[in-house]
Amino acid sequence: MTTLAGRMLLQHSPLFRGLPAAALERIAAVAGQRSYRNGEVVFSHGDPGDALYAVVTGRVRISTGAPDGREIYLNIMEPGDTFGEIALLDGGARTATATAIAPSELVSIRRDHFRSLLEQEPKVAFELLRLCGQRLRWTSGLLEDAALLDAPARLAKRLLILAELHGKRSKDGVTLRLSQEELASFLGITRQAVNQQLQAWKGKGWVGLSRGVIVVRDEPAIRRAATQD
Amino acid sequence: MTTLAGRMLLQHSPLFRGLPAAALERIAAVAGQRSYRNGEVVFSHGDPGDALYAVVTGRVRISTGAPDGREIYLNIMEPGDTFGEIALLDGGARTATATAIAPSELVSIRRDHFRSLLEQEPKVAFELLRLCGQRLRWTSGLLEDAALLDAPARLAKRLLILAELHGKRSKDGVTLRLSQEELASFLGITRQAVNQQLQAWKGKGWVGLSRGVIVVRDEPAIRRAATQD
DNA sequence: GTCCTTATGTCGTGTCGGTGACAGAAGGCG
DNA sequence: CGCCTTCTGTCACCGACACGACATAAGGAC
Repeated sequence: MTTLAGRMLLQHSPLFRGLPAAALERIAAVAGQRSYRNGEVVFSHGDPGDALYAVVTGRVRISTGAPDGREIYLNIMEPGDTFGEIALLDGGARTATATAIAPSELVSIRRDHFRSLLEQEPKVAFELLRLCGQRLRWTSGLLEDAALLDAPARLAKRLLILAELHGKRSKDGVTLRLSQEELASFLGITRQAVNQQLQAWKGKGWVGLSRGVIVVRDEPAIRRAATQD
Repeated sequence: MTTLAGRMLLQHSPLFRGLPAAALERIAAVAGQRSYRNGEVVFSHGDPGDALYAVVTGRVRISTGAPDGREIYLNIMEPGDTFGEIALLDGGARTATATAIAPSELVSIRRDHFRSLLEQEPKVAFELLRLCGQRLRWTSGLLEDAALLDAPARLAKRLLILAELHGKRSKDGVTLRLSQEELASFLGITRQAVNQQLQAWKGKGWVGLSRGVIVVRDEPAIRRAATQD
């Protein structure tokens, strides 16, 4: 059962937008909703994947763990985003770990329910295919970057993307609440390497730094740095 | 229009398997088929993507180019495999380049035709979703490896996968026709680094090397090398 | 057979980024 | 307020891998 807020959110999320009211009602009836504490794990790499999630409030980090404890961050999901589709599509194990990084409300739809929804509403299937296409596009892009770009370029690129998605725009730049440690985890490099590069850019006035905050001041300059030096 | 061989292949490919004869007939009627010379480019990174391809005979390399000419190889497609789905799903530009690396026969289905097929045969949509799930799973795995594993481990892992998919099994190992240069392009590292590692393994009797051929002799040993040394 | 192309095997040399260590600064919390 | 944790900023060291160069070997074309 979902709250009103959850229901409102579902009908505005890309996957379910434009569905007839009756279908939305059916979804809301079978969907579950619960709160997660800050730091609580929604699911882990390797778990059997039997549900799709949508963020109502809060933030969820998608990461993929390493056996030795190292971890790389793949994405941060915000209200309106859905995650956990892969395991839903082929019924396999989770490829990533989802962790609430703020007190969060999540709506979940079980695999079998989603399956029957797909059969009744082909529109949802098309939308899901489009979404898969985008996600594949995203991961291929990351793969390409990882293989071809050096660390500074990857850092610049990722910084712009994160600023775009999660930053707060103001008169002199985009402010991003993110520790350098986290930024390093996104790139699979060390915090020190991130700091070194950010310091260089700070010296040129391209970025501003303070505890837990990165401000992109000269976006065009960073963009140039992103397309190889 | 497709040849008989093309039609036979379509009905055995994962995407179209199990469809009623009438549907297959409709597909065959709108599908195109043509030959590609060795080295001929099927489509390039950045092209508008308006068709899905299936390999009837030959081999097609999927790669993603770099502006400066460097190139990384993503996959090699063989008869029965389909490729070019991403651009089909969301109508965007090609994320990769497809090149025939042997004289090849390819069947292609245009986006609009495929779209109407999806509407008439929801089964195909489900199958496509499953396939997307697998492909996402594959790329996330590669991303994880790229960020967490060192070059020898990645080399071992990739070698096993390529041997599995394209190798020829015999009494004393799996024979893989692949130059070290190509192998390096799969991993995004240099030929020299590949050679150095292969030489080390050759010294231990784990692999055999000759011009254009790599023989995996001790699969368990390579498998151990793949899961970090 | 000879020539030519392509692939392999091996070196230095250089550099990017990882590792470990440590000091200072900024908040959080009692 | 003082204490403790977390984050930032820097440094020295080192190893892995890129780069460029070159010798050798294996086929293919003729």
